[in-house]
Amino acid sequence: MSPERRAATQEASLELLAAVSDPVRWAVLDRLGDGTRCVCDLRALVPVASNLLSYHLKVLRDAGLVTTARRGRWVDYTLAPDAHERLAAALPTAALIRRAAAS
Amino acid sequence: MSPERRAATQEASLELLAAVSDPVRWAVLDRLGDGTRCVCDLRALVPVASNLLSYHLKVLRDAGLVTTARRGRWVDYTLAPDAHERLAAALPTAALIRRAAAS
DNA sequence: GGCTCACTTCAAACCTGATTGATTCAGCCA
DNA sequence: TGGCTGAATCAATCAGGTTTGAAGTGAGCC
Repeated sequence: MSPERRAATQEASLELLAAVSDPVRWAVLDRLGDGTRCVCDLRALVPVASNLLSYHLKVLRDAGLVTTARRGRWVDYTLAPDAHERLAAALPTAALIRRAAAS
Repeated sequence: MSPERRAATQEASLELLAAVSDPVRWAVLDRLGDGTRCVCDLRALVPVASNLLSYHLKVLRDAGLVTTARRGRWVDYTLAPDAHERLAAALPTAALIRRAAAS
């Protein structure tokens, strides 16, 4: 792998991993694994100030790990379909697994 | 899942994820995927001050993601055999995958 | 022994990201 | 329209992990 490509892979991976290595965001993703939730529900499941929750939801949105849909005055958050796949691929040990699978 | 068990899972997971969501440590693990390396080699592959590298290696040691062996005046670092498995299980989306596999 | 090399540990400075409080926006209902 | 609620944004503060420079350890060489 070229140094440039390795660096690009690393940068993208770290962005994803940074998104999930926070207690609030980890909990949100964990809960979204059970299905779509509106912010009001998440607020009950993840007990933090709502503005703080909103901040972390934005980080997850920016990382492409969740999608949103407005429903009246509420906003529903859903886990992105490829969230786990992308996260697993972002692990620094992922290349090792790919090589093992190929052989 | 009980709230207590969920919290315990989260804490252990975050410890692991925090260990890999750092540029230096990500790069080290990535390189160790190619095989065992002494610190001197890692220093060439991951261009940071040696005391800083040593600090990050200690974090990886404490997380149980790497093992060490002294060879004369050198110290060899090796990726732990279960590193990828443990990291993948630490992702907040891992429970989702386990449920999907069970069905 | 004294010396160098490879690596580690320590304490302090630094800096990015999390948190807070206030404000703003968007939709609903009277 | 005005008031209310759910949600997002903004600027400022705070905290914890990263980084730095210096000192320390342990193994080999002369």
